[in-house]
Amino acid sequence: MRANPFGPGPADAANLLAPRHRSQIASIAASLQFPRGRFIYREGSDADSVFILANGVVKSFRDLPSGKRPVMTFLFADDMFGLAQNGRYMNSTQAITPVTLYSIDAAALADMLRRDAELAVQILCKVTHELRSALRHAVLLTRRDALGRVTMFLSMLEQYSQPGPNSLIQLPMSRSDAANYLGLSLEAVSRAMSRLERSEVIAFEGRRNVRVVDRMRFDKIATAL
Amino acid sequence: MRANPFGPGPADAANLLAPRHRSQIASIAASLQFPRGRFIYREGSDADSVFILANGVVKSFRDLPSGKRPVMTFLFADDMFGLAQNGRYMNSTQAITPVTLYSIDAAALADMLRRDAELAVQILCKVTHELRSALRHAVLLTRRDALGRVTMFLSMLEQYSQPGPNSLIQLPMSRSDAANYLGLSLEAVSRAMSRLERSEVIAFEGRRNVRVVDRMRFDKIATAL
DNA sequence: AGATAGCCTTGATCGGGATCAATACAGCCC
DNA sequence: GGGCTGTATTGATCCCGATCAAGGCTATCT
Repeated sequence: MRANPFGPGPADAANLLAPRHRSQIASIAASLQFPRGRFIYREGSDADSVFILANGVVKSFRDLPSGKRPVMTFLFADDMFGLAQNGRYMNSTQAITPVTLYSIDAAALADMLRRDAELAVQILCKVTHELRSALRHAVLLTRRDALGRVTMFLSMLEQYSQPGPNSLIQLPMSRSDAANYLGLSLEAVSRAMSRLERSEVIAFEGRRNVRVVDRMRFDKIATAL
Repeated sequence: MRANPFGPGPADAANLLAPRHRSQIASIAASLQFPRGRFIYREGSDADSVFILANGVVKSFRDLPSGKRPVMTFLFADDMFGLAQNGRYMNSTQAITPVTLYSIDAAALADMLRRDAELAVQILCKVTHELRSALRHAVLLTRRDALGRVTMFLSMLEQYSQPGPNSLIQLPMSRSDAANYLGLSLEAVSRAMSRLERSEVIAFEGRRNVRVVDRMRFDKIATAL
């Protein structure tokens, strides 16, 4: 194993469990299905489970008194979630596509971790992975221009699509969810995407699929910070 | 121990090591002193150490091509830092007051974690603590108004001051650092603070110390989101 | 197919923060 | 104390994104 705390890093490998740990966790996990739109848990409720996403996409968000719903993160296959504070979930999570996930009893997991250091280190890597993702999000939010934020966002989503030079980028979430993640109004998101399309940097294939047409300019905008 | 992954939550207790673990880590750690302004490590360099801050304040930030320096987080006593990706540090860290910290060899720590599950769980709690802090930061950044962001920031800093109803809030960082953390220009930060002072919500005692004068309105602004 | 509801796009206006610029203040060294 | 440097405040202008307000598109259900 690598010497480095905590875990590798390339967005993917960091996040996988060894087969042994996978089956170990499976022994205390239940596999569940959720339809699109269904809540997985709500902010403030008892945090008695931790989840690992098998497939589909989940959004994690907070409900503010003002009615705003900032999206903290989007979760993809193999992501772990269910972060608690004082035994309560810190945010709500909702399926934005049909999802399959493993529900793991929190107490049982805690026991298991205390007995199996290797497993604890694996989970440590997963949490570190989430932390990196949160930091990237913070960097994205320092950008002031809608165009830049949206392009960075697309670039991030591209990593979750099939690899390939100009493969299809899928946008599983609504414009409104994207806006709440990006700290923009949904109109601003829509406009930014329109501009990217009109200037022939990207091309839409339906509203939820994008292809990068001009990789040069795309990267330039995405990394111009 | 509590059943809940990963660790308690009240911003403080979550973050402390048991005495046994403390001395265990001390056995592979070196205590170092840094003067104000000194870099602890730089983004991109080999990540061969992990750090725990004994006292003082550290900022963690990225250096962007544009010259911007978004501050990812401020680190206080007992915080752990030195997050790596592919064996390189993801960001730079710099002392903003004189600091004492423990430098822990990454490889040795990794070994130790793999042999001691209890310790691994403790470290897991620490990383989870960092994750919560990053999420709070993201929530803060969704606010659009400078006044609200600055007030939330002050409220957050208050938790690191001596407890007490209206104790002194210390601002160890420059306006510019605060601005880079808040995603605002330093002028906007300055103006927001001036407004808070003029409207008698807070009172300055020097430029780096604030006292909350009108708790009601202060909390109202801080949580009005 | 037609109807309906939800999502998305486009347009017009307004305001708050970025930016440029100048001045004030604090800490520090001699 | 007197200069000097970096930091902080205050002022004026401009621009971009939020907001308000209509339409347009798509998907789903009957």
